[in-house]
Amino acid sequence: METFSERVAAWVRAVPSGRVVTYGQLATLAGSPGAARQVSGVLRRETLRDAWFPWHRVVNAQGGISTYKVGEGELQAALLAREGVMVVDGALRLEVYLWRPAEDGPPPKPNR
DNA sequence: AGTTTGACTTGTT
DNA sequence: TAACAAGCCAAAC
Repeated sequence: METFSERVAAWVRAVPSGRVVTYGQLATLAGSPGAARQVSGVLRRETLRDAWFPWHRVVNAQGGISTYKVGEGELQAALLAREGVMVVDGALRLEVYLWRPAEDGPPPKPNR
């Protein structure tokens, strides 16, 4: 059985450059609505395992940067800017950048 | 095996 | 609009 963490990681890797997803959205996609907090743990672990893991494409439900360290927030904003995502005052417009899996490409795990 | 912990979310003040 | 509180659930201890 595939773990929650693995499913979350797969979905994050599926997010196209220039788009973002929220913690809660990932939890739901991975099959556990409400496990948004746990998603952060997955990002931390995956980032250690894979330096190129696109953790920066994950933001909170308000479109804000939620990194646990102040300095990391700056990094995330910079990485997003490099992909064309404009971050203003630590936040971005979800109505512009939020990725909706169905409209763009097949999910890594065609749910169900 | 029970407890603690969060890079979250949502509702209430 | 901003601050606070409670709920949430998989992982790590």
